[in-house]
Amino acid sequence: MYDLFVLGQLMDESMSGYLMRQILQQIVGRQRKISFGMIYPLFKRLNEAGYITLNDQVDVGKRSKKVATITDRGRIRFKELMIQKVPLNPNLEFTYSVKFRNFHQIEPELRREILNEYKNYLLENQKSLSQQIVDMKETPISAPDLKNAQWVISLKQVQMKAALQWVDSSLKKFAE
Amino acid sequence: MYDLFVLGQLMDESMSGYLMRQILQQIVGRQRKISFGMIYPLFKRLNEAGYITLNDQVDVGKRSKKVATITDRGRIRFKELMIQKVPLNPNLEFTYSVKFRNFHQIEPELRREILNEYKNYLLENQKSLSQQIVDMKETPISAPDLKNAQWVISLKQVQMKAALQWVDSSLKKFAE
DNA sequence: TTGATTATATATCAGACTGATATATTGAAG
DNA sequence: CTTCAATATATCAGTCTGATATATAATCAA
Repeated sequence: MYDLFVLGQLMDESMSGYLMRQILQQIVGRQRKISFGMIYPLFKRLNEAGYITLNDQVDVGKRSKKVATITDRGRIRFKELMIQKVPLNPNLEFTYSVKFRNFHQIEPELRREILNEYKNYLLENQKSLSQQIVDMKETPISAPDLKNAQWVISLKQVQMKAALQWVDSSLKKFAE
Repeated sequence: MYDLFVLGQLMDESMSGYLMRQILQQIVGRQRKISFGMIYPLFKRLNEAGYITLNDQVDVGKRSKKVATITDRGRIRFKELMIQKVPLNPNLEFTYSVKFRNFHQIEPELRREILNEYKNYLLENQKSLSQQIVDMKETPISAPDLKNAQWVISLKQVQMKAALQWVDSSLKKFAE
């Protein structure tokens, strides 16, 4: 899940798992606790796959640390993950935001593609939310239940709309 | 994670794990695959806690199924979870939406409390996003990197704003 | 100077969720 | 009468979450 984030972060700067966790935690905010039990096994996996190297760095007067550095294969992997379509999974929003964060690493053409892909996802979601309301009216549920369900959907709808406006204004800027 | 959803769903109607999964899948949409490997252990847990009973139901000409029915203790648990403050975890948004869906089961006073709690969460997030931008300007990162990071934050900001408007208009309706 | 606290750094664990697959029964379509 | 879809449950590997444990070094107060 955090593969692309970690590789993107290492593109310009090597760092320890401790610092990687700290930066990631700052980005995701209070809602998710970024855990060492995730970072270190992830580093291990990326290392075994040949995407990063792990080197013991001993600074005088400091405890030693394992510094992760991206390899050439890792840079290719980063590009692959940037090109790859974002899979429909619970981390989709996070994955898009990581891609956006790394826009300065890729060509303008690819940027527009990613933005359009995100736009399509939002449009599909809008369609699916409208459909949900239609479906609910057909299935027999009680009136207050139905009202609440529609109301909850309307929250998602306004958020989708806000995101769409953001994408459209971003696409305009990128066209300039 | 899905405890409140399941109990809320059983408040008016008993059902099998198969149907529960189907309804939940429809609600969460394409982004998350609701798994049997989650539903059945969850039913087992709720059963062992005394919140639901599981009864074999054999309809003629159909294969038998285990139907979950909420108990009195389960109804108390449902109320407890509705009153309980929503914890800061990755499922926060989902938990609020489940609470909203079950508004017809609770008193108007509690509805307003939940909406205000959600509003506070959104306001705190807005503050934290503004702070992130300030912090970024202080730490030395490259210009394009900074620009992208700010741009990503602006997406979250417009979505927070849309949600806040939704909450405020909802609070007005509930005050009528 | 010593003692306590905080920051850096890594490891490990139980519990839970995801996505997938396996298996069995019944109904419907052709 | 056979294939396909729908209903129904079980199980599994891999991964993430939240928490705790451990160790070293720096800082700051008494």
